[in-house]
Amino acid sequence: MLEKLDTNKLEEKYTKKWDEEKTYKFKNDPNMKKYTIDTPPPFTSGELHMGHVLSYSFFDFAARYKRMNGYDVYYPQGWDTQGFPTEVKVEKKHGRLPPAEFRKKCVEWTEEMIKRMKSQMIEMGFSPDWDYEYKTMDPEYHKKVQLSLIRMYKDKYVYRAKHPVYWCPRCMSAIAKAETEEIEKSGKLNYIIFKGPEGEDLQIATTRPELMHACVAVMYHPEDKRYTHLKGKEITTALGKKVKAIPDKLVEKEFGTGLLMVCTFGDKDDVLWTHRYKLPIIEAIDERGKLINAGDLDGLKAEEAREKLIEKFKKEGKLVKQEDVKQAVKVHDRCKRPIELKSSLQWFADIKSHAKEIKEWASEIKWIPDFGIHYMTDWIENVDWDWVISRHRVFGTPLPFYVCEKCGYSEPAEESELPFYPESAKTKKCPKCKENLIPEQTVADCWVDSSITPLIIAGWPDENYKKLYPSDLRPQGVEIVRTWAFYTVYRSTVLTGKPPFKEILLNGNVLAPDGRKMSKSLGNIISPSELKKEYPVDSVRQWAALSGAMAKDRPFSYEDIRFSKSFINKYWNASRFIEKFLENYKHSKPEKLKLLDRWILTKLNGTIKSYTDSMENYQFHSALHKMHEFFWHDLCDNYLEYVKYRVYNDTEKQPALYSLYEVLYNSTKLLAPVMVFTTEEIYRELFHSPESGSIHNSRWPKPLKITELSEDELILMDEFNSIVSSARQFKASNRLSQNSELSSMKIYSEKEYPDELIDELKNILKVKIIKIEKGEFSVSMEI
RNA sequence: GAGCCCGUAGUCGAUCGGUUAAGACGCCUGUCUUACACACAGGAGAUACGCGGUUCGAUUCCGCGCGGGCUCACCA
Repeated sequence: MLEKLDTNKLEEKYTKKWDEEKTYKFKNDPNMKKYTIDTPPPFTSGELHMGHVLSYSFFDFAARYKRMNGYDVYYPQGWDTQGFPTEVKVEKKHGRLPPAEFRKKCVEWTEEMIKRMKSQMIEMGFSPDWDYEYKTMDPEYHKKVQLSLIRMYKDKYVYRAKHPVYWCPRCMSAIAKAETEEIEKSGKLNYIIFKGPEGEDLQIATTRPELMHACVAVMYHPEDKRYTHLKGKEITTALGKKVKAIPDKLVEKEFGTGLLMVCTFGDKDDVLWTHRYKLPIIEAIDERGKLINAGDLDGLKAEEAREKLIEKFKKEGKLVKQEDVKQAVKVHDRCKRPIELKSSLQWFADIKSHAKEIKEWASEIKWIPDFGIHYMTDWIENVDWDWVISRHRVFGTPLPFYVCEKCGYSEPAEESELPFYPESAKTKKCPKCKENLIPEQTVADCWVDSSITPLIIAGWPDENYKKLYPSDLRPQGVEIVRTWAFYTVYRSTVLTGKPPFKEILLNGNVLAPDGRKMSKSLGNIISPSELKKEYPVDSVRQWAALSGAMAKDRPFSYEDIRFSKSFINKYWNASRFIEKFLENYKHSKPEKLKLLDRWILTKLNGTIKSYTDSMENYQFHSALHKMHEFFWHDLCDNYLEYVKYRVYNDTEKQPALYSLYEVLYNSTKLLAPVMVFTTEEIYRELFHSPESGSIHNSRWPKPLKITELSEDELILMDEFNSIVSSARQFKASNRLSQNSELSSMKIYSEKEYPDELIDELKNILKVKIIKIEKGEFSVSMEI
C-alpha cells in the first residue's frame, strides 16, 4: 500500500537500493547495442551548483531513457582535478611546499572535494556507473595524456618554440587565449609630445606610457594627410629615443591623434607590427609583470611606472592632456588580473594550420541545437596563434619531454617511462651538443587533460577502445565550446582519425531568478543542497527538464519547481486512488472497452508517441509538458471523474480498471527518467513482479494495441467534455455541489450521440433526463 | 563593429501558414464534492515589438526598423 508521500524517505531508500542492486551497471555485453556518454568531468571545487544540476540532469534523462530502450548504457563519471584554483586553496592552507609534497596535499584536498561532490550527485539521483570513475590527477590518466602528447609530438602537432604568448604575471604562467576574459576598465589616454624630424612637436596618444622605453616605431594611417610626410623619417620619443615612422592601415585615424607608438608587446597589434616590419624586439616586462630594460624604472610594476612617468612628462611639459577612456582589458579568467603579452619559450599545439580540418570534423557532429556549431566555427576563424599547452604550475600533468637548455634541442620521453615525472626522470645527454638534457618542468594546460575524455573512457590506447569510441553523446555547457569541445574535437580526431562524438548537446547557464548571473557578491546564489531541503529531488529534476531551452541562459524559476512539486503530489494521489481499486484486480484485456475507456487509452497512446519522440530529440521540456497535460487534465480532471461511478458501483468495472492500470503503468514508465524516486516506488508497489526489478531497467512503453478513437470520435469527445464542463459550470454558478442531481438537460448538436455516451452523461453528471436535438452546439439544463 | 539567438496576457512560456492563439505562476469568484485545499469548478486578462513584402490566408516565411541576450573582434 502506498503511504502518505514522504519524498525524503523514498530518496534515502532507493539511493541505497540502487547501489545494492547495481541498477545502473554497464554490462559491457557484446550483444547489446551501446550508448556511450562522454560526461563532463566537473572541476573539483567541492560544490555542485545549479548549472551542474541542469546539465547533468539532461544526460541522466538521456541515459535512463536509453537504458529503458534496451541499450547497454556506458555512463562513466570523471573529475577534472588539476589546476590553478586548487593550488591557491592548498597554498592558503599549507603555505608553500616543495613540489612533490605540495602535489600530495593537492591530491588529498581534491579527494575530499570529490567525496562531497559525489555524494551530492548521488543525492540528485544521477545514474553513472561508479565503477568507471576517473580522475585527471591519477597516474594512469597522466600516462595517457602524456602518451597522447608524445604521439602528437611525433606527428608534428606539438612543438616547442619562442613565441609571444598571453602571460599572467600573477600566476607566472603562459595562458591560452581561451583562458582570457575581457573586463571594461576606465583608464587615461595620454597625449604625449614626441619630436618630428625637423624638431617639430608630434602628439601620440597612449594608455600605456610605461612601455615607452620599448617603443620601436611610430605608426599612422597611410592616408592620413597630417602625417604622410613623415614616412620613413626619424621620430624622437619623449624619452629621447629615435624610431621610424611607418604607415599601416590598421591604424585608426580618428582615435587619439592618429599617431601611435609601437612597443613590441603592448598588445596584439604591436606584436603583429613588430613581425610585419621586422622591428627590434625589446622585452619591456618580466614574468612578474615588472619593468625591465627601462633604466631607473626597472623593477617597478606597470602601474607604478606609469604614474612616475606621467609625473615626469608633466614636469617636462611633454604631457599635453589626459582623456578618460573606457578600455577593454584582457584578464586571466581564473585570477582576474590583467595579462601581458610576452615572448617566451613554450610548448604549443598546432591549431592554426589545421583550422580548416577542425571545422570539417566539427561539422560531422550533430549539434543540438544546430546553431551551437557557430560558437565553434566563429572561434576557429578567430584563432590567431597556436594553443599554448605549457603552464608554469605544479599540480598538473607533467609534459613528457626532455630539453637541452643550451641548444634548444628537445625530445619526448620513451613510452616505457610513462607516467613521466621530472623529479624521477632519467639522465640523458643532448645528442647535438652533449650537454645534459633536463626534464621539462612545466605541466599541461588542464584542457590538455580533459580534451581526451572520449578516449580515456573508451580505454584508449588499448585497441578495444574502438568499441566505445566515438561516444554517442557529449553533453556540455555552451560556455566551454571554445575550450572543451574545440580541444576535444581537435586532439581526439588527430589521435584516432575519427571525431570524438556523434552528437553534442549544449546547455546554457542557470541565472538567478532576477535574470542576473548568480554570484557571491550579489548574494543571489541558489544551491542544490538548499533547494533539496524544501523540494523533492524529483521536482528539482523536473525543473531541469522544464528549463529545457537549449544553449540559452535561463533564470532559475521557483514557479517551475513549485509546479513540479504539485505535479508529484498529484501523481502520487492519483496513484493511491487507483491502487485502492486495483487491490483484487487481475490484469487482462476486457473484451469490450467503453468509448470513454478507448478515449483515455487513445490519449495515452498519443502521449506515448509524442513523449518518445521528444525524448529521442532531447526535448525534455516538451515531453514533460505533454505528460502534464495528459496526466493532470485528461486523466485526473476528466477520466477519473468519469469512471468514479463505475468503480464505486461495480458497473462495467473491469474495462475501467484495465484502462486505469494501463494509463498509470505506462505514465509511470514515461515519467521514470525524470521522476526517478516516486516512479520507482509506485512501480514497485503497484506493478512490481520479481523478475522486473527496478523500473529503471524496465522496458520503455509502446502504444497499446487497441482500437483507437477515430478523428470523428475524438471530435465528439471534445464536445462531450465541453458538455461536462457546462454542467460543472452550471452547478457551480447555482452554488450546487458537483454531485448534486439535475432534473434535465437539453443538448443541441450537429453530431450523432450514441446511447452509450448519453448514459455516461446521466451517470457522471447525475442528470435524470437528457434530450438531444440537431442544431448548433449548445447546452442548457435545469435543477 | 561582425555573427548568432530572441521579442506572444502582470510574469514564464507553447503554437515549426489555416477555425474563438496552449499551459503554468499570479489575480478574482465559488467549493473541504469519500485520491489530492500542494486540490477542484469557474472567471478576468494578448489588436502575438513596429512598418513593409510573399501568400487566398501570417504570430508563424522574407526585408527594414526598434528593443533585449549571447559569442567574437574591439583601436594604441
